[in-house]
Amino acid sequence: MARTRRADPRGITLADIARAAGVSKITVSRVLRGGPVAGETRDRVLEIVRRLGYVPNRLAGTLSSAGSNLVGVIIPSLANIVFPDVLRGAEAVLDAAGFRSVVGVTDYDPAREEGLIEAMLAWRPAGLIVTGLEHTDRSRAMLTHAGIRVAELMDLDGAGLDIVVGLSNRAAGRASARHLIERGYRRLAYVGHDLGQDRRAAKRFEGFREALSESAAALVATELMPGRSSAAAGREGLARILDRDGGVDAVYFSNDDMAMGGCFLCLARGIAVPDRVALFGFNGLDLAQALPQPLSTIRSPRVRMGEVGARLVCGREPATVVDLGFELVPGATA
Amino acid sequence: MARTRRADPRGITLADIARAAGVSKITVSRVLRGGPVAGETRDRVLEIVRRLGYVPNRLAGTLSSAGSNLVGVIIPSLANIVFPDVLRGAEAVLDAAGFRSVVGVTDYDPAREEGLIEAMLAWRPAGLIVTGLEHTDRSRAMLTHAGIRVAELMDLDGAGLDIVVGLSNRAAGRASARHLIERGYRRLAYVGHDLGQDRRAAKRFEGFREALSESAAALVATELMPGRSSAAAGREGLARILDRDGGVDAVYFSNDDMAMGGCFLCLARGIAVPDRVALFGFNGLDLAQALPQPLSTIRSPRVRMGEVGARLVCGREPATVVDLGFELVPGATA
DNA sequence: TTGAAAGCGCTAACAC
DNA sequence: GTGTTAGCGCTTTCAA
Repeated sequence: MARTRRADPRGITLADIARAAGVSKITVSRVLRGGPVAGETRDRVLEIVRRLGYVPNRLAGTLSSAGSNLVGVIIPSLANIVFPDVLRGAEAVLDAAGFRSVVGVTDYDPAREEGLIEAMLAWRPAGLIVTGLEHTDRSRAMLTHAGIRVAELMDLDGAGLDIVVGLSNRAAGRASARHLIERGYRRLAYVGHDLGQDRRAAKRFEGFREALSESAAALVATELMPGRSSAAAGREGLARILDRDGGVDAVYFSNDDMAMGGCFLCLARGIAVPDRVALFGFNGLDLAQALPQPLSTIRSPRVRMGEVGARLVCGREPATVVDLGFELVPGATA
Repeated sequence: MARTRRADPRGITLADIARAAGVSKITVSRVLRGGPVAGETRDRVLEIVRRLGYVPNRLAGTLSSAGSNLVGVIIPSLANIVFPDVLRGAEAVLDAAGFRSVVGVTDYDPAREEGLIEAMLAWRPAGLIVTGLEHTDRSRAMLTHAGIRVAELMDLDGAGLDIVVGLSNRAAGRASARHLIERGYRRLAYVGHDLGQDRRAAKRFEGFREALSESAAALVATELMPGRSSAAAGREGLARILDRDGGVDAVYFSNDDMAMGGCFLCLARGIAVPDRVALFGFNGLDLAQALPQPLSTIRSPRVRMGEVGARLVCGREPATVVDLGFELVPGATA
C-alpha cells in the first residue's frame, strides 16, 4: 500500500483518472475546467470520468485556488413565507451563477446570527447575505474583516456595511397611514406581534405613528400580541380591540398574516369590512389577494430583494444601497 | 517572502497564530479542538486567536481529516410553505448538531435535482437529504455510490435508497375519501394542480380513487388546474365544478392552499359549507385552521419529517423506513 | 500540448 | 505536553 491513509475510501481522485487515462493529474484537471488539451486526450479523459462517475472534490479545488462557490444566506425564520420568498430569489440567481447557498436561520436572535456568521466564514464563502441592518458588534467586525462581499436585505432604515437591498419599512408605515387617512378613517388601531424581535415591523409602526402625528387622525388603540405573527394572533388581537370598542374605524396590522386573521374574524362575526372597520396589512401575499375581499396592503418585493442581493454579492460593483420600493395594493378592505 | 502565494490575502492562518504564540501549528490546532494542551499555553493561544479574529478554515480541516459538517438538502420549491417547514425541521437539528445545510431547489424537475446532487457531492457532504422517492437513474447511481447517508423525505409509497422518512400519501388519500364517505357524501369532485410535477399529490389522488371504488360514492367531476397549487387556482377550480353543477356534494382538493381558495369562493358567493358542498384539503396549515370555519384536512408532520430525516442522516443507524403517519383534522368544512 | 514540483491550510501519526 | 513529518486532492507556476 503506497497510500497510508485515504480521506474518503470510496472517493475517486484526479490521480485515479490520470492513471487510468495515462496522463498527468494536471491534464485531467485541464480537461475538466476547459483548459488547452488536445481533442483526443480530452475525449479519452472524459470517457473515463464518466465511466467511473468521478465528481471533482471542490474542497480541494477551492483550497488550492481560493475561489469558493459557496454563498452564505442567513434569515430570521423559515416559518413565515416571507423569508423563503427572499431565499427563493437568492437561490435562483446563485444557482444560475454556479453558486451553492449555505442557509442559516437565526430565529430572530442576534447572538445566533453571530454564531452562524462565524460558522459560515469558516467555509470561506464567496459572499454572505444577511437579513436587516441590526447586528452585534462582533458580527459587524467579522463581516467587515472577512474580505468578502456582504449584502444586507429587507431594510433601508439605517447604516449598512457594503451592499444594502430593500425597502424603507418606515416609509411603508407612513404610506399605510396616509392611505387610511385619505380614505377618511380617523380612529385607528394597531394590532401587532413581538416587535422586539421583528425590528422591521417595529419600524413600520414607527413610520405609521409618525404620519398620524402630522394628521387629523389618531391612534386610539394598540394590541401587541406576544410571539410570532400568525392569523390566530391577528384574529385574537382584533377581537380584543373590537370588544373594547372605542369607536375604532380602521386597523393597521403588523403584516398580512395578522391582517388575514382579522379578515377571518370579521367574516366569522359578520362584521362589515370596510364599512364598520377597515383592515390594512403588509407584504402583499398572494393568498390575501384571493380572499373574498382582497386585502388592502403594501406589496414588498421579496423575491426581487433576494435576486438583486445575490446578483450584487457575486459581482464586483462598489458598495451600494438599492431601494426596491414597495407598491400599495388598494384591495377592498380599506 | 517565503510564501509564493496566498490563497486568501486577508486570511489569517494557523501558522500566523502559531508564530505569534511561539508554538507549533499543531498546538494551536489542539487548542482549537480541545486537545491535550497545557493551561497556560491554551490561554495564550486563545488570546491571540481572539485578538486577531482568527476563524479556522474548514475547507482545509475537512480536506485533511475527512469530516465534513455540510449536509445537502434538496427540496422541490420554496414557494409553498410546506417545504420551508421541512427545511426548518432539518435545519434546526443540523444546526444543533454542528452541521451546515447547503440548500438546493429543483423546481420539481428531476434533471435539476440530478445537477444539484452532483454539485453537492462535489463538496463531499456528510449526508444528503432529498425529497420524495422519484429520481433519475443517474441521481440514484450517484446517491448510492457516494458513500454517504441519504434520506428521502415526505413519501413512503415506493422503494427508498437508505433512510426514508414520511407518510403514505396514498393512505392519506384513502383516509380522506373514507372520511367523506362516512359523513354521507356520495357525489365527490376533485380539484387539483399539475400532478405530473407533484407526484405526492398524484399518489393521494390515487388513494382517494381507490377508496371510492370500493364504496357507494363516486367521483363525478375532476378539475385539474395547470401550474402550481394556489388559492387562486383552487378558487377557480371549484368555481368551474359548481358552475357545471352535476350535484357535487363534496370536493377533495390537492392540498390546503387549493382548499382555502375553495373556502374563499364559498364565502364570496354565500355558498353554505358543508351543507351545500363540503371541502377537504391536505397539509393542516395553521392558516386554514384560523378560517371562520376551520378546514377539514389531514395534517402532515412536515417539521418532524425534517427533524427525523436530519437526525438519521447524521447518525449511524442502519437503513430504515420511518412512517410518521398523519392526523385527520375534522374541521368544520366536511 | 503536456508535465513536475510546490503549496493551499489543516490534521493524523508518531516521535520526543 | 509539544513538535515533526507527511499527507488530504486539487491548482498554480514554471519548464519542456
